[in-house]
Parts: sequence; C-alpha cells; structure tokens
Amino acid sequence: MNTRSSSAVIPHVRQRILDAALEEFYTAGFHAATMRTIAKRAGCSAANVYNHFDNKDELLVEILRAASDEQFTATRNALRKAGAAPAEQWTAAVVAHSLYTARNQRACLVANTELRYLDEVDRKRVVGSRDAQEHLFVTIAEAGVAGGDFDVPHVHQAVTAVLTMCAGIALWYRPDGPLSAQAVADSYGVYALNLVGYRPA
Amino acid sequence: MNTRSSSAVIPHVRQRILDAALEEFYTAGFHAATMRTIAKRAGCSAANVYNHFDNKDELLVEILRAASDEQFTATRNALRKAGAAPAEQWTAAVVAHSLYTARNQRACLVANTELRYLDEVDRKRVVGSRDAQEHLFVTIAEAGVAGGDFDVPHVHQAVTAVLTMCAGIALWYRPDGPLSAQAVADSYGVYALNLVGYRPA
Amino acid sequence: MNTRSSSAVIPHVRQRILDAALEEFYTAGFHAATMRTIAKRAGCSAANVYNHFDNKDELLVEILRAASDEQFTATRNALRKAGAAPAEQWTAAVVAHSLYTARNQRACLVANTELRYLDEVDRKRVVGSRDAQEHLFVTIAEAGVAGGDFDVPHVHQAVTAVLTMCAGIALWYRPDGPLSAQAVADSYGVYALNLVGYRPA
Amino acid sequence: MNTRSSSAVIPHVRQRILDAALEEFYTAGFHAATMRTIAKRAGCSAANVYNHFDNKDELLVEILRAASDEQFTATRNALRKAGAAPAEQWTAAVVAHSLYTARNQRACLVANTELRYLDEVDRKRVVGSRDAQEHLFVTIAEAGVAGGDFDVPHVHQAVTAVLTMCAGIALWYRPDGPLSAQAVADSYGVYALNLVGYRPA
DNA sequence: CATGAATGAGAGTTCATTCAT
DNA sequence: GATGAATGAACTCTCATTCAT
Repeated sequence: MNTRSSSAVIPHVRQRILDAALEEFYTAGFHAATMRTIAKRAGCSAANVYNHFDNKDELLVEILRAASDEQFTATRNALRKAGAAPAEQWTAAVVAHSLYTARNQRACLVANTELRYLDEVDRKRVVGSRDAQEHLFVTIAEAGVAGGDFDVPHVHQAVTAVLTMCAGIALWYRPDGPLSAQAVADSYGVYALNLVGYRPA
Repeated sequence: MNTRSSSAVIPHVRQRILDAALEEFYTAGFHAATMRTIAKRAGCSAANVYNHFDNKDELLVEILRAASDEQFTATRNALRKAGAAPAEQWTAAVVAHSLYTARNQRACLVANTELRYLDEVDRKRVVGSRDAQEHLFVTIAEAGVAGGDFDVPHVHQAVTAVLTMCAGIALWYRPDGPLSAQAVADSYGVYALNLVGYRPA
Repeated sequence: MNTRSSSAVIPHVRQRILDAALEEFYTAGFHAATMRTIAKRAGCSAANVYNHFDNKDELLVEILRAASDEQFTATRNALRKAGAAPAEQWTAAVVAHSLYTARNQRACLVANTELRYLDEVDRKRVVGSRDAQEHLFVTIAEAGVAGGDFDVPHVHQAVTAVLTMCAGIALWYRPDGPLSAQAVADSYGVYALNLVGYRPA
Repeated sequence: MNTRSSSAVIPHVRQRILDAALEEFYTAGFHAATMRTIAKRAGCSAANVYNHFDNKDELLVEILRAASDEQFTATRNALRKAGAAPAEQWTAAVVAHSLYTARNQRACLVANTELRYLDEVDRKRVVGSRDAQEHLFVTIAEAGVAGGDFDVPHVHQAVTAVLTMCAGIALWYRPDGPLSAQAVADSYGVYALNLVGYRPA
C-alpha cells in the first residue's frame, strides 16, 4: 500500500516510455513510430513524453546507448570468466554477444536498422561501445592468428563478418522458437570458431 | 538519330526515377525519402512520378524485386559453372552472392533495411526469389553434411548465418576501399566454407 | 466568361494569401495569427500556403517589404514634385509619408509592431528602405537648419520624433473617421514644420 | 537580520516574477514569452507563478497598470510644480511624460506594443490612466489655443501626435546613449512646444 | 507525358495551465 | 508557498497523392 511497492509493480513513467518506444521502433520503425502511439502505449499523453526526454531522437539514443553498453559489458564479463587461449576467448565473446542479441532481440534489431537515422552528434553518443566491442573482437582474432590457432584471410574483415552474422540473429530469433537463446548462441560460437579456421592442436 | 541511341545516353524517365529512388532510399531511408526529392533527383515533377508508378511503395517494390531476381540469377549462373562437389557449389554460391552484394551495395542495403516497410502483399512480391535463394543454399549445405564434407550444427541456421553475414557486406563495402569486390567475395567464400566445418578429404 | 476576366475579379491565390495574412497580422498580431486562419480567409488550405511562401515569416517579410518600398517611393515622388526650399521639401516628405501611412494603415501598423519578430536575416530584407527613408528626412532637415530656415535641437533626434509621430497615425486613423487621409496628412505636415522651428522669412 | 532587511536585498518572489515578465515581454514579445522562461528568470517554477498571479494576462495587466499609473502621477506632479501659463504647463507635461518613458523604456515599449493582446476587460483595467493622461494634455493644449499662445490645427489630433512621438522614445532610447534621459526629455519638450505653434509674446 | 496547384491527414513539438504532494 | 509531473489544445510545417490543364 506504500509508494515503493506500487512502483515495483508499475514501472516509472520514464521506463514505461522507453519500453513503449522500443516496441514501436521495433514494429513500425523509427520514422513510422509516432510520439502519440508511443505515449499511448506508455499510458500517458504525448506532451508528457517531453517532460522526460528532449525529443524523439533522444528516445532512440537512450535505447541504443543502453543496449550497446549492456552488450559490451556482457561480452567483457564473459571474457573474464573464459580461459586465456584465443579459441576460448573467441568463443566466449561470440557466445556472449550472440546470447545478448537473442535475449534483447528488439533492441538489437532497432540498433542495427535505425541507428542511421540519428544525426552525427547523437550517433557518436551511441557508437562508442560498439567500436570498443569491435576492437575487442579484433584483438582476440589477431592473437589467434599470430599464435597459429586461427587461419583466416583479412582478419579484420572476418571479425566484421562474424559481428554482422551475430547481429543477424535479431532478424529471425523468436523466444518461442525451437532453439533456446543459449542453444543459438552456442552454435554461433561454433560457426565463428570454424569461420576463423580454428584447428585444434 | 533514332530513339534507341538517344535513350542510350540519357536513360528514360522511368529508369531515372528508379535510380533516384534507390539513391534516396539508400541515403535517407524509405520513410525519410520524399516523392519530391526523388522527383527532383530524377529531373521531373513529383506528379510525373505517378505517371510511371502507382505510389511510393511501388518504387521500393520494383527496386527490391529487380535486385532480388538479379541476385538469384547471378547465384544460379555461378552454380552452373561450378563443379558438382558440395564444397565447390557452396563456395561458388557464397562468392556469387557476396559479389552481387558488393557490386550492388545500395540496392542490397535497402533490401535489408527497408523491406519491412512494405505491406504484406507487396512484401510477398519481393521475397519470392529470396526464399528460393535461401532454399538453394540449404540444399547445398545439407548435401555437404550428408556427404560428410561439412560438419556443422543446425544446418538451416548456419545458412541463415552465412546469408546475413554476406548481406552485411552492403553495410560497409565501398568500391574505392582497399579490397576489390571480387577479393571481398572470395574471402567470404573462405569464411563460409570454414563456417560449415569443411574438411578437405 | 474567360479566365482573364474572372481573374480580374478574384485575385490570384498568392495575392489573396498576402491580403489575408495582413488582415490577420493586423487584427491578431503575428504570433496569434495562424496559418489556418490565414488560409481560411484566403479561401484555400493551410498546406497550399506553403506552395506559395516558404513559411509564416516569409508572409510577414513580403508584406512589410512591399509596404516599405511603396512608402519610400511615394515619398520620393512627392519630393520630386515639390519646390526646392527646405520647408517645401520637408512638408512634402512628411505629408506623403503620413498620407501613405493613413491610406495603408494596416500594413503600417503591422510594420511598426511586428517587425521585431523577424530574425536578423529577414529583418534586413525589410529595413533597407526604412533606413533610406530616414536618411532622406535627415538630409532635408539638416539642409533646413544649415540654411537658417529651421531651428531645432538635435536634428537627427527630431527626425526620429517626426517619423514616430507619423507612424502613430496607423494606430488610430480610420478611413471613416471625421478627417480624410489627406486632411490628416496635411495637418501632420504643419505639425512637422512647426516642430523643426520653421520661421517664414 | 529581520525579514525587511533581507527583502531589501533579494526582492520578494512576486516582484521578481514581474521583473522577469517585463524583461521577457520586452525582449520576446507577449506571445513569444513563455511562463517557463519567465519563471526561470525569476528563479522559481512555472507552477509557482500561478500562486501569485491568475494567469499570463494578469502579468501583463499588472505591469502595464503600474507603469500607466506611475507615468500619470509623474506628469501630474510635474504640472503642480510648473507655472500656470499654458506654455509652461505644456512643456512640463511633455518633459515629464518623456522623462518617464526614457527612464522606463522597457515597460513603456511593452505598453505600446503588447497592450493589444489583452482582452476587452483587462484592457479597460489598464487604459484608464492613459485616457486620463490624454485628457490632461488636451485640456492644456486647448487652453493654450484659446488664450492665443498656441496655434495649431486639430488640437486633439496634435495631442495624439505629441503623445505617440513621446511614446516613440521607448523604441530607440538607451541609457548608455549620447544623451541623458533628461536631455532627451528636454528636447522633446521643445519639439512639442514648437509643434503646437507656440509664439512667445 | 508532364506539371503547378491543391489538399487531408498527420507529424513533432510547444505551451498555459492544473494538481497532488 | 513551492514543485514536478501531467495534459488538452493548438501550432507550424510536411507529405503522398490528385487533378485540371
């Protein structure tokens, strides 16, 4: 009966707006989503959205930045727990990345299709952790090649290929499909390890 | 001095409109592209676009359908010239698919990002050759696995992974980059062959 | 029954929009006037206004620029017909200026109250002839003082006083009032001649 | 350490809001000024403004009424100190009126440009002392004409001309300009005396 | 084929104002 | 007194599309 418990059940408006925006961006696309439909889904007036966010772009920025950061964090955490061998690091990174993509399918799809609609300034606020993440993958792959574990042409390009492959999960994955997110991620780990020409000793 | 020769220099309006639309869809996205900017780029009035196409959706449909069909054709032609072994077929298909993607980067990017904005009816007019193409890849991969050439979990899913990986080329490839389209396609052929766990006999 | 004669009766849309805008700016003020009310008064849709003018500011600019230019022209024409003596020039200028103000009361009132709402760029497009006009008055007044016909402190300031006095006509003059525009203008000519301390030889 | 001394330093909210409103009305105009910017300038929330004033109109009314009353009072005080002769009364009134206008430039400008945005009821609450003031000027001018000191056509109209001329001071006067408020007011006294055709005996 | 003019629908955004706290 | 959150109404401006010519 107190404020805390009720707020535990119905999330605060700000979060409800973000959730609604993600849903709308996902189903309709950024441009086709309207502040009015977002607001209605969030259960408030369109005007009130502007009490919490500067404008429509800001909604997209917040959503994408949060997703990017979380995904990066997930990957780094996985790496910390994995063995030091390049193959283990590589697989751990790909699996974690894929797992996050499958589990946050909406946000990841939006990130891959709507990022382009942000202006230069806002895009920079989002792509930071994306670039860092890519750099992480490149480092691991290069270590693998240098150590003779991997054998693949154009390492950097291979990393790009793997990352877009993983991002693609967001295009088709459904939680109620035949494979669990974990199963999908695991197989993508295998694909990626194969892709870089890993040959067990 | 005949019509044909003049049309060889300045393409007919219909084609100019399609070219303009592709360019606008590519740079601005389907929703942000306006009939006016498309028309201006094509060098005619907005009203005149409607003398050649039913509506804005139709422009997207035409562009995507043509690209899909051409890509499918390119892939089938490559398969006809390739050896019968699964590895050869698989590589030929991936290379052809990738090559088309790199060489038609704009259309392929639009196909992957804007297809969702078509309604059910129009989307069906486009996805036919896409599905056929996917089916082709699946058939080859399954043959490879059945014959023991390939070793990969969840074949169908692996094909999806490969196709999204190839589609990703459209996201970053630039004709004036360090690698030629052919070089990129060749390395993607290697990636794909690795990915399915190919082991030369 | 032909197009020409009908267009002679009902002015073209562009002019109807300008007329409507002036009326709305006059009665409601620039900010309170809406594109919808302007359009409705002009007998077209709000959207169509944008086929003829870039935006709301442009409406104000066009109205004010035309009024400024016409007023300047009226003053210069009057000067050409007047005698060379400073008193004659001065009176002619003031009377012409006042006459225009009374006869174009709406435009002049809008010019004096709404000019401030234009941004720097647009304001410059309007104030050119205003400044030129002021310079004209100053030149005449200074000649009068130099020749001993006028005797007034701070000549430039006196000109400003006269011009604001004349502009004030737009605040209260009504065509159906007791005095004709010409009668009002004539008496303002007297006021202005008195004001600069004219003493007939 | 008591309330009075502290209020001497930081004025009470009500006054801070009025000051802020005047500043905003002056720089942006009544319609463009928002309750939020006014509140921010006053250092409180927009909602709090409504604890002190009924609505936005009320802010304008309060400002204009105070200014009108003060100006009227200033004029009457000046008249009491001046000699009885029409020329002395007339000059004293104009100088006092001008002086107030220069010294309260912002309020006077707002009074002359934004009064029109008040509805009938509110406008009446403001124009009372304006009308009274005009009546005062007319009385003096008519006495001057009746006594043969002044010679000017359409006395009432001449008064209007003088009052708008004085009001114009608010348009251009700046405290840091070349002339002091007193100097400006004095020369406007001369202009006005000239204007009514004063001939020293 | 081609166009300028026209429009209904709707988008993002703002704002004066209210109200629970 | 004071506030943050909320809202209905309205505004400027855009856009796909139509139509007379």
